Amino acid sequence: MRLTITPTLPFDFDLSAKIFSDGDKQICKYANGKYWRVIRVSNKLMLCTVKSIGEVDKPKLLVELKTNESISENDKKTARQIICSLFDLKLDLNPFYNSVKNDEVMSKLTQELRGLKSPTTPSVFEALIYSIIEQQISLNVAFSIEKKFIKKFGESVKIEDDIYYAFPTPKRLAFANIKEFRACGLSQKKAEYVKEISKLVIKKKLELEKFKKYGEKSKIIEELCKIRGIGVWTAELTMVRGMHKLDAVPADDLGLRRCISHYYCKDRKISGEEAREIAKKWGDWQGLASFYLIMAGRLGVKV
DNA sequence: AGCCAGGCTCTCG
DNA sequence: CGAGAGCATGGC
Repeated sequence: MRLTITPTLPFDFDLSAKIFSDGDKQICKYANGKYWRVIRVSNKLMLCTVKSIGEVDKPKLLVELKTNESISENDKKTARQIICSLFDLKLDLNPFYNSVKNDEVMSKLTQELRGLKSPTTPSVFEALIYSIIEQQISLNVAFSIEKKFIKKFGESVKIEDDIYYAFPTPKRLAFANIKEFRACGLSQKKAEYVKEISKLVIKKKLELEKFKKYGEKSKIIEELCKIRGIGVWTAELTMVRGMHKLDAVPADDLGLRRCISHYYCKDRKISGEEAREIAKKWGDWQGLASFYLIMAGRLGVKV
């Protein structure tokens, strides 16, 4: 099953998918111009492969869906929406580019990284669980734990002799044993947080998708921070990663602070508060601007 | 070897 | 209350 999608221009698929370059091939990866992962469409697992058949100012994507089940017209429509959301394809970057014109650094970065959109997880839940796992520990450690975690709890699907894993459902995690989490390398505390949050989700005491519709970001942070295991850092990261909140800034984030410091403060170590102060000038685009900084840092873009 | 790493909670004083 | 210990594991 194939479909094509025409994103809002400009859009650079290669640049936007690059963040998945060092992903696991059984979970989510970008290599040789192809991005793939399992998505869940009305409870059917599908391997979804995306590649570009256009260019930055005339973007077009070719999507392939492979599944062992039948695909209805409605499934096709849902899959299209999920993929649009995954790469924020309908976002128009021009208002962002216009608004940072007076910021010499950011203006340079938007030229260098023209067409970069910030990828999003298919569900807020997924973004939240990732963020909890990543608390405090180095990214290398976090990735290794996440890999074990997904392969242990995620449902698998066999497509053409290869096995792929979907992100675990709240249900599976809510009924998991703390010991199972520990076996993946989660700390006792994080295991409890993940289990408790998953329980809240299946009991509908926590409706994460609803936060997407909230306009006020401070309200979202406040609500999320009431839950054990979630602090401001985790809430903000979840917002940019899982809710398309392009104005939220995980300013306390060590990696982001390093990037801000590199591009704006000559590598002098800065606090979360200082980072927040600098981020203010990106207005409603703080989250996207932060993503540009992170990617610029990774790609070694010079200003 | 030992210390730190994209935080957060819990426990002391 | 505010400060400080403790946590998981991989890398330096």
